[in-house]
Amino acid sequence: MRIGALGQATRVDPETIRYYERIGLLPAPVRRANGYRAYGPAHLERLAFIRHCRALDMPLADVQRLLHLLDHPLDDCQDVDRLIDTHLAHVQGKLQSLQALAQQLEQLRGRCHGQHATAECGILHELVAAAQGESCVCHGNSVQTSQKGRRLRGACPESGYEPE
Amino acid sequence: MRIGALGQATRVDPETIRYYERIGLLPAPVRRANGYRAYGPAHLERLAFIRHCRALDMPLADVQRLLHLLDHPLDDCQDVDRLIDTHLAHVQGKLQSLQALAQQLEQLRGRCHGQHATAECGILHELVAAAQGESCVCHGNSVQTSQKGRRLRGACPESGYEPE
DNA sequence: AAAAACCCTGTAGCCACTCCGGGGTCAAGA
DNA sequence: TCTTGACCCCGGAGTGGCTACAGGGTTTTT
Repeated sequence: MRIGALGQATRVDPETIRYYERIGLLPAPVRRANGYRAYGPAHLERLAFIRHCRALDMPLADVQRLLHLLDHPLDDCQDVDRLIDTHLAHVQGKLQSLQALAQQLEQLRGRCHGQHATAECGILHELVAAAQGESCVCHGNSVQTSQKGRRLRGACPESGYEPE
Repeated sequence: MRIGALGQATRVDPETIRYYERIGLLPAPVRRANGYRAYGPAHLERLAFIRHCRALDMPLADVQRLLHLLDHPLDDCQDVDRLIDTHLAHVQGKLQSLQALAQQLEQLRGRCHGQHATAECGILHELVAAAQGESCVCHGNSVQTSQKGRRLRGACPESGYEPE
């Protein structure tokens, strides 16, 4: 099968398939007389495996290692366990921070409803205040600037960007 | 203040500060006689704002837009609302898929405990089976390969990568 | 026969940094 | 005075995982 057919079967863009070949993830197939790549079922399976791992958000380096382990069935399986463990920990960490983030954003969103000028926008006010280190949940180790004001400078020329 | 002091105050790498200047996010400060950048409090505030937005995982393009709105306090605040809404939806979507992902990985992790050869590893078996489209939760629209076998080819030379 | 769809290679772009090389500047210590 | 080390400058390249060209050739369909 040609690259387009393989792409359709696995729902992978041919550009991506060539990319996988370039970085050594998918073995280079034989070529036909016209230079076209000719794939067999083994490529199809390997590519499907890669995409499944990617659907699990594994970095390609990890996929590479798993493929290597698949190719060497006598190796110790502990490597697989460790890899999955590490990846899982990574995902769980990301999940937690994303949950906190969503909460933050929802809170922020609640600050503004109506239509008015940005000068009165609760969201912008909150963002500026939080950046200036006042009582921000997500920003525990906060930055203390020299100003107590609630507005960023820059809007009026005389309060601009002069050195200290 | 010089770039190092600004970096310490905001916990931002000087390289990142220069990068923000290069892409037009932070105004270029005046220079001292020796060419060093000289920052004022306005830069400090603006940079803190940027970092707070980044801590909320906003793309720099969004931060740019918020800064623009801050600089134009009479603009309509609906733009801010829309921006936050869009970002929140994005984060919530990512959160959901990450939750599904963590569940998948936990399930996967449960497949293998002991130490044995990778040929018998439940995780690898599951990954290969799932890639081949058999009863995988995360992979609804699955790929059907031509083979029923549970192992990827490639380990033995005679079952390798021939074209179809 | 012409048009559309496919294939090839190589290169550049995306995001948000991060690192590197090769240099200049400046203050403190030996 | 010399040296060390910390800081600063700039431009360019690298990261991951693609995606999008540009500029050609081939195959299939109309």
